Amino acid sequence: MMNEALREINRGTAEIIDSERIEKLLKAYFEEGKNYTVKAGFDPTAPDLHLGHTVLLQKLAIFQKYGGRVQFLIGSFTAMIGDPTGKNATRKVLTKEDIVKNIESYTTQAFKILDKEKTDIVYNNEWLDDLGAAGMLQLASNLTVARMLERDDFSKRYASQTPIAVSEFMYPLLQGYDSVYLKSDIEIGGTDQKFNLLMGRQLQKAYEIKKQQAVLMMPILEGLDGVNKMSKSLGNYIGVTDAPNDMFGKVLSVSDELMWRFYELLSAKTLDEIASLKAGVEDGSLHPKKVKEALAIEITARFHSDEEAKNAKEEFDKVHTKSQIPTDIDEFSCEGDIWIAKALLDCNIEPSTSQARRDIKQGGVKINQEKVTDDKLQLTTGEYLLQVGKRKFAKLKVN
RNA sequence: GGGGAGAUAGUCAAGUGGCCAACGACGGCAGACUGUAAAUCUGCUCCCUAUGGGUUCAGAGGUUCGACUCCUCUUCUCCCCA
Repeated sequence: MMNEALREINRGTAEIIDSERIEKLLKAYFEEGKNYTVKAGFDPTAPDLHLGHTVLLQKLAIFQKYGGRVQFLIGSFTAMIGDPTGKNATRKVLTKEDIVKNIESYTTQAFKILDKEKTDIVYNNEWLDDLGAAGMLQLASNLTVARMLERDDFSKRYASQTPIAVSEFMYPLLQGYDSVYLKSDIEIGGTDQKFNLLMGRQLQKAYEIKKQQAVLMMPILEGLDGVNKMSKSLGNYIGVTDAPNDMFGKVLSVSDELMWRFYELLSAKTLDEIASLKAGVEDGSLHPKKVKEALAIEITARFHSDEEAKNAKEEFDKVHTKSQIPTDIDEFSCEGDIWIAKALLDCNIEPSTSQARRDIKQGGVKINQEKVTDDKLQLTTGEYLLQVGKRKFAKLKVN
């Protein structure tokens, strides 16, 4: 039992600091039923979670299974500073109103994975608001500038002569102080958070909490491009609230290589099962596309339903494999004759008439399945099915 | 507080008086090809009913027939010294 728990906890992790501590906590749970706390911080800078976040959430759910109480920390205070992590530019600072708005949708999404009964949602402005200038300075005395500059993203920005705001230096300290206040036993985060996570340990020691949190780091999930980390600002993400069709299609669009990362970090399949899938693909007995479809269905079903996942797969086959027309197409209408390029712009499937004309010249535009060759074409009264490229569709009714 | 360097399209980055809507790279879009939206190859990539017109190179002025390129001021950033 204990070993199984450890195996699940270790799965997919990038690094664990102080794993003895985790073993002790688990032992205490199995032998004496003692619970422990697992902290994870979330920045409510965007209202939507994506699969990159769920890697952490799934790990938290594992801890909940084995006696952990999750401290779901909303960085309500720190969001107003802007976490420098992974950024080569100073992040935009959020207002209080923005944050409050984001939190609700954020937590409801998180509870698709987490057990609500074993989760405490905490907001760090509750204690950081009261810290005051004196407390802040005391906190800051725990860290030297030299150490701060050792941090990879800071040193890179410094070297490339991009600005660093002093307030950004405070971020790791505040995040670490959260661990002091919450007396967390374990904190989990992405590998990019290493510095911040370790700060929690250092500060717990400095403030004599008598225990230092163990740190568990998960790898950063790559985005759809397979290179950069999944993030909303890069637009390479799969959102938890994405429609089933989108979600399915996005998973299927990842490269064969990246698929295995997704399997390891997102699938509920055991590592043994994944290994046998991989072997199957390598010896040619399994088609990689089938394996990827299975993953896409699993993930889609998790955030929607089995039914919707199945429909998404059928829809995808219909549109892409058989190049048929999708079921749901946005409909537009207009009064009087309209120029084709303008029509495409109005239907939101082209960004400008210039781009529309370019695509027409290249043969990328179809009306009712027929390629358009004349970029001066006028659409007269009637209904049209407009298509740009392979996957942008719109219906237009000209009155 | 003093001295120096810099700000160019989604990003990086050329261009130092006319040949500039601005090289190149990445990204993005389209086409071919495929198992998909992967890989590869090709084309395109400020806006505009367009063999033409309009607005751009941090911002505001100025010099000039003509400025992204020269001058002045402003804003922002980086470096060195205090």
